[in-house]
Amino acid sequence: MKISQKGLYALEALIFLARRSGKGAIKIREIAATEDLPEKFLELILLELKHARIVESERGAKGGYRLKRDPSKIFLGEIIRTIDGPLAPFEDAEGLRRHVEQDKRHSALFRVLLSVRNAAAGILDHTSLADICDDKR
Amino acid sequence: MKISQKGLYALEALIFLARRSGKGAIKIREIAATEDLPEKFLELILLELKHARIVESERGAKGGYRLKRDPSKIFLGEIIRTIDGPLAPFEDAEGLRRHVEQDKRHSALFRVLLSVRNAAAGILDHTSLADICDDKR
DNA sequence: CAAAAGTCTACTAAGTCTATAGAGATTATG
DNA sequence: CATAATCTCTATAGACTTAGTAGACTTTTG
Repeated sequence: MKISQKGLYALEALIFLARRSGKGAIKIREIAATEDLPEKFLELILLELKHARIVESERGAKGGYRLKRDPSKIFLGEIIRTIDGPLAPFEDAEGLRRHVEQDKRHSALFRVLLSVRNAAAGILDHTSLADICDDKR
Repeated sequence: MKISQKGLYALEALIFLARRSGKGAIKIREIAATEDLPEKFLELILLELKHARIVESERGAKGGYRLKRDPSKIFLGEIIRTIDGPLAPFEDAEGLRRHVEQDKRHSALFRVLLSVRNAAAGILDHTSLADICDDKR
């Protein structure tokens, strides 16, 4: 499980949208300028997030992006999986489970890796955008 | 935190050495053949592990590798850090702490990433080769 | 000395990451 | 309807990383 620069951009952009949630669609350009993200790169990211049904958009003049759901219903795990793939430190949860069952010699190793994955997923799948966008910790 | 193929090879080779620990030096060729790892690649890996003082070697005919410490004193976190770098999902623990302190807008995000890192490190730095080499769970 | 084994540097092919470019589709507005 | 603004989508490129190979060199054994 590795969060790329692209994944961080996605998180930052979504936090921005979460803080403005309920205030209509926001232009890519405005997100990019405010959060200081590369605009064309951010386009790709938002498009992926749209295909994953995390955000929605309006086209044309006056267009822009907004969250598709309430910030309390969008979890970090979902975002990171969309941009960077599985949360497991090696392969994915299914792959790890298969190794635990089939690889006699390394079963215990893959059990540990699976427990690391579960610990990460346990945190990231229970932390929502709402949890991290009001910064009064 | 991502475990590469190289990192997995390292773990497999060390588990092999842990199971033979106390039985003298083992040749790279034997490790590679038994664990089915690419031999020349394994050479590089063992060399790195040697520089990290996880294994030690004897040169010349009758040479080979062995663990430098008891398997119960070698932790997975140390191995993974040696081959694949920090356990954090983004940057490293220091970088995350710095962001928590300095990046006002994303402080809460980096706190979460730090807690993921701590969860992973908590498991990997407390699981030793001894814990996973006797496969009776 | 010859054989066997670790040491070390260099190299390469393929893939991934971080963008950028530009044409196309859609919408608001005058 | 014309234009500008904005999202949509495909293609591409440069830098970097990953996985692995090659080969010369050093050390030890017999």
